[in-house]
Amino acid sequence: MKIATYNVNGISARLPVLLRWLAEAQPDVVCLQELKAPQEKFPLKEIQDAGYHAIWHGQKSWNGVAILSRSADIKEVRRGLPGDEEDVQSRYIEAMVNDVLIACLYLPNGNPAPGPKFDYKLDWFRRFTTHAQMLWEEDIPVVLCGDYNVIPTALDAYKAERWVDDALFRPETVEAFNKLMQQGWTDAIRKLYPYEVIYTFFDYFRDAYGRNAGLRIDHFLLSPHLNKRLLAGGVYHDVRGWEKSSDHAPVWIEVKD
DNA sequence: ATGTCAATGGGGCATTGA
Repeated sequence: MKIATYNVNGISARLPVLLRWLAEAQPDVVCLQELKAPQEKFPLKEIQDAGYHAIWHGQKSWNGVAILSRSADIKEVRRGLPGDEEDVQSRYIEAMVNDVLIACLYLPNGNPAPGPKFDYKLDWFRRFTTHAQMLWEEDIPVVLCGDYNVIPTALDAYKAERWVDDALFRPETVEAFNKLMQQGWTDAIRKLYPYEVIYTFFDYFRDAYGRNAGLRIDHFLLSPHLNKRLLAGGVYHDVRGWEKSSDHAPVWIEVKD
């Protein structure tokens, strides 16, 4: 089973690129973030014509997440991150696809930091970590994937020293990520490529893609049952260079069926 | 502060978020 994650930065603006990439990559499961579309504006017909079932949680203007599946055996488990009834942002959706629990997340960016947005990021991260612990204890195949808005280590950013005051690489953010990892999850891409510079995001500014000035902020965290099935993975780097592309590139893993 | 996208309201372009 090939599982991918892709921050599309607006599914309406990105639809041609998304459909082209789906046809080329043929992933079995896709987690999408930043739909930037209300629930009723999700392009379900086009996604179905491409061969996918879909569940999604939209929101006007911002955020929005979806899970696509070639298999009809997709069952939504929850939408919305538990732990705060007041939180109205669409950043989390979870489904069982065949025997795998797929968690699709769009962790808050948090800039500018410090400030209320950074506080929200850290609080969201705390709630997510609590939920992840619950999933860990279920002792089943789980993948937590999406746009974490976290640079885990200095290897994961072009000129990391420039990012130390940014919400994506501040000590509080890295510490929150490490705390999550201490539950035992495996960072699939880092496991496959322990020392390589791998980026999943390139800013639209100043030709960041052309200069390879990127960040690795889209991640796959695997539970032990799924980790032992991990076969391969990587980044669809070229997609970031397509006309009208997102500022993120799709990332994928292959796990044994 | 800058740079570039996408969505919004309102019908051009400023504002917001990333």
